[in-house]
Amino acid sequence: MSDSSAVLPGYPDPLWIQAVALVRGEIERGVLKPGMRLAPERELCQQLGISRVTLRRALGHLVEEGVLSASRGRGWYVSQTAQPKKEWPNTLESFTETAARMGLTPHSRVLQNRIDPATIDQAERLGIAPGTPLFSLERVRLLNDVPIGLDLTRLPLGLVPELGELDFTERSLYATLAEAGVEPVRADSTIEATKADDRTARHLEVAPGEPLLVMHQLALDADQEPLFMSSIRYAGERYRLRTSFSRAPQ
Amino acid sequence: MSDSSAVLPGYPDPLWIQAVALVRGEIERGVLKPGMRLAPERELCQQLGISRVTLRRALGHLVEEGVLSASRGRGWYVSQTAQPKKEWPNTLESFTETAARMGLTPHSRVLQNRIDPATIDQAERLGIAPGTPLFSLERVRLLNDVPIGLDLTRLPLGLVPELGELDFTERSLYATLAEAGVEPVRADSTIEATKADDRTARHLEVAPGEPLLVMHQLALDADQEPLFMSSIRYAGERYRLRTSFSRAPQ
DNA sequence: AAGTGGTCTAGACCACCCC
DNA sequence: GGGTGGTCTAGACCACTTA
Repeated sequence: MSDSSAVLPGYPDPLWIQAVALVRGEIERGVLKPGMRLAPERELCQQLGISRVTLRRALGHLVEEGVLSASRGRGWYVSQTAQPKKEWPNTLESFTETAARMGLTPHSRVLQNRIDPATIDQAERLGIAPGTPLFSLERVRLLNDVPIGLDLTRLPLGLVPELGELDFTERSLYATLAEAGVEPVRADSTIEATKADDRTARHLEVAPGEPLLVMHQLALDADQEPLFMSSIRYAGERYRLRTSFSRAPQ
Repeated sequence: MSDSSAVLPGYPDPLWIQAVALVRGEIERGVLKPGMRLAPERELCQQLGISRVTLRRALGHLVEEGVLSASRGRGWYVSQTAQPKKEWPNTLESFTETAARMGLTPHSRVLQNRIDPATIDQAERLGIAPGTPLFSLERVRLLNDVPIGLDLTRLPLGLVPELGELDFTERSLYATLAEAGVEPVRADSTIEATKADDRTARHLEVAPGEPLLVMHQLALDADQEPLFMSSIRYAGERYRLRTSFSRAPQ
C-alpha cells in the first residue's frame, strides 16, 4: 500500500512512512476499527522497533489524513469517519485524473494552441519578464462527450519547449508536464459564480446567462515558484468542486 | 506577533511556535528577503538556544505556509512569493472573521431560528439519532449592509442547549460555539454554481435566475466527529472564495 | 572534503486523565 | 499515583551539493 517514493530514483522510504502504511493497513483490514484505542506509544515503538519521535511523526501524519486523533492522557483513537474514506479532499487533481477516479472518459476540443509574448499582468503573476514567450492552451473539457468546462491554461514556453507541437485532444497536460519534470505541488485558487457569456455558452452547450463556476488557479512548485496559471469555467449544473477547509491554529 | 495560544487557559507556547514567529518576523521586517539563504540549521539552533529537532519542526511549519523551502545540501531559502503574503488560503474562517479581515462590518437578518427533530438524512450526516432535537438558524449575511449570502446552519441542540434563546443579528455563531467549547477544525465542502430561486433572490436582493455560488459544509472537530452542517448561497457577483489545493504525494 | 539538510535514536520532563 | 500524550534535547549517521 502506498509506496510513495519507491518509484523515485534515490531514496528508500523513510521509517515513519512505513509506519504510516502499517497503521493505515491495519485500519483498512479491519484489525483496528473506528473508535478503538491504539496501543500506547511506548508499546507501539517496541513492536515496530522505532523510536518514539519517529512513531509520532507517523501518527501526526495520520491525524492530518483524518484517520486518527489523540486524546491527552487517554490514548490514540481511530476516527469514526475513517472507515469508508479512501478519497481525500483538497487534493490538486488534473481533469484527467478526476475523470479516471469517477470512471468516466475524458477528452478535449482544442480551441486555441498558441504562443504569445507575456503581457505585464501575466508576467507579474508568473514571476517572469514581460514579453517572455507564453504558451496558451484553450480546451473544452468533456466527460463521456458532455462538455463540462472551458479551460484556458498559460505557461512559459521555456518550461517545456516542445509543448507547441503536441496535440492535446487526448493527451493530458498534467502528464505531459510531469514527464518534463514540471511538478506542481500546490494551486492557489479563487472561485466565483458568474453568468455564461455567448462564446462560453456556445462551447459548453448551455444557454447564455446560465450560471458558471469560475476557478482561477496559480500552480506552484515545491519552492513556491509559479509554474502556470489557468482559468476554468465549469457549466454550473455539471460540476461540483470538493475541498476541505482547515481551521488555522488559534 | 502571533501569540497563538497565549489566550487559552492552559499552556504556554511551545518553543517551536516561538521559533516560527521569530523567523516569520524577520521576513516581514525585511531582515530576510525573498531568495535569501538562512543560516545553517546548526547555527540557528545555537542562536535560538533550541535543539535541531525543535528548529526543524518550526522550519517544516513555515514550509507548509509557503514561506520557506529547503534544498538538500545547500540550505534553506526564503520563497519569492513570501513577501507580500500575509493572508493564508484554505483556512476555515467564519463570516465574521472574514469581514474583520477585510475591514468590513458584518451583520445578519435572522430569517429562521427554530428547533426540529432531525430527519433521517440530517441524522446520518451528523452522526446522531433521527429525531434528535436540531437547531436551525437561517440568516442573510450582510457586509456594510449589502446582502452577500444566505446561510442555513443546523446543529444538534445538545451541543449548546442555550442556542435557541440567543439573538444572532449581531452575534457570531462561531464565537458562540467556541465559548461553549465547540471548536471545528475542518470543514469538508462542496461548491457549485446554480441559479437563484425566487425566495433566495428576494433575500439577497438580486434578480431571480442570477448566478449563485452554493457551498455545503460539514464541520468536524479534532476527533473527526461531525459538529454542524451548513449551506451558504452567495450572490455570484459579490463573493469570491479562496482556497488552495495541494498535490497528494505521488 | 567540507558543508548542509534528512532521518533516526534514547532518554528526559511535564500536564493531563482516570482510578 | 500510574498511565498517557506533548514537548524537548543531544548526538549520531546518511546523502546530496559545492568546490
